Amino acid sequence: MSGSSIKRNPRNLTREDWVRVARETLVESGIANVRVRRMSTALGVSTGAFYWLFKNLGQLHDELRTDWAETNTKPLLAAQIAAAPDAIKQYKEVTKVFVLEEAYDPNYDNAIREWSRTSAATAEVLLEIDLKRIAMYREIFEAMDYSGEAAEIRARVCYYHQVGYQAMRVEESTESRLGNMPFYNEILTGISEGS
Amino acid sequence: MSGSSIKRNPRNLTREDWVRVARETLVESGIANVRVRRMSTALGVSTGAFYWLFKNLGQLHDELRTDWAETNTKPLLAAQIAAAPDAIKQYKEVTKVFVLEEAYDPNYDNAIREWSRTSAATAEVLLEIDLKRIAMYREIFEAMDYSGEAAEIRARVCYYHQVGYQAMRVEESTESRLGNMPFYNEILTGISEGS
DNA sequence: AACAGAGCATAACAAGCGTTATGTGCATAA
DNA sequence: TTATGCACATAACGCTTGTTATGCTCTGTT
Repeated sequence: MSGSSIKRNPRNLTREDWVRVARETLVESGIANVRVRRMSTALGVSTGAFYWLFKNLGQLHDELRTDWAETNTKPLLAAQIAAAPDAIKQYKEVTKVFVLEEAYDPNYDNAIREWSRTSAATAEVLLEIDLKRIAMYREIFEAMDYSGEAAEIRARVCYYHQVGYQAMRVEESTESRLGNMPFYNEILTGISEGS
Repeated sequence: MSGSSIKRNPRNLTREDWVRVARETLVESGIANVRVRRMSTALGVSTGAFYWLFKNLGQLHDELRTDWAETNTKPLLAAQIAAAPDAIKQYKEVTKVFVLEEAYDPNYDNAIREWSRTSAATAEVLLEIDLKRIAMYREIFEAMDYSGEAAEIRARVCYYHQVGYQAMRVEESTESRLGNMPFYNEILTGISEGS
């Protein structure tokens, strides 16, 4: 009969719930705004709930980095493998993953890259992933019969170009990007569409 | 005879002194770490000294944005004009300004781009400068006899590539970059060195 | 029915933030 | 010599931060 009111239904939040909210905030506002109280409010609980699952904020940061490393590169590598052994098709499919922004989130990348400036641990994870993606492009260009050195250069130009594009947050429709793809492809691959 | 000690030599700090320190902190640690107390300590004064010159922190932010807009694009446009009317030379000289990192500071750009995510005023200034630089590249490619549309695409590829490169903070010597320039140039301009 | 523990809520801590009000040393002008 | 004002210093305000200690409620087990 106390009936006074405070809702006491335990939410049974998981670590993944917190990582999800942390990721959303990271992508929207940067790591400086990934705060215990803000996430607690977003989840409708108190800060005590956070410390029930995490030792401290740094532990959540660790899991956030791991989440990015595990989720935001997989779709690229998957496209590469799925389109093998046709190198040109590989290039196009990987680019599509970048452009469509469905399985891959460019702003997740941007936020991690920004975070890496003030976090050595993040910088380490980012470097590893960057090298992995460049290696992916290099394999593709080598399969196009570019020599090792030429393939490496083209791989870097491609990846730098992609990183720059998404860092700039260009406002452009998916249709426009897909329509322009052949022109960009011709420059970046050195192979014209018609051939 | 009091001789007790507190140094009371007025430093006569200028607004430029504060902007300089703010810039250094911005480039190294991001806008979130551009703080009144930290800058005061760095300059060896108290927070009161800051508010003697600035109405508030936002006013320093304004002058910081203006400083970037005025200083970090000028050397690029200057190189374009100085090398006219030889378009290929223009391209090379502008690229050199990007590569040598003397008059132009890529990390100043990076910090502004990062800041623009949480500051509409900064995003506005950044967009204007980005468009100005892309227009610069477009002029150069049009002078290479590329059609309007082709010049626009190449301008964007070039600029996105540069933004991506500097966003990644690649560890590479200036010699190495200059040595690789011909290979990058061939891809980005579509014109081979030997010709 | 009684108890234990999971899953939180509450409240407080020190530290750091931007900002303001007020005090003070020093050079200059009268 | 006295007085004015520039260029700060000092100290405090209210606020937010990560973190901890403690209290509470509900669920499941015995």
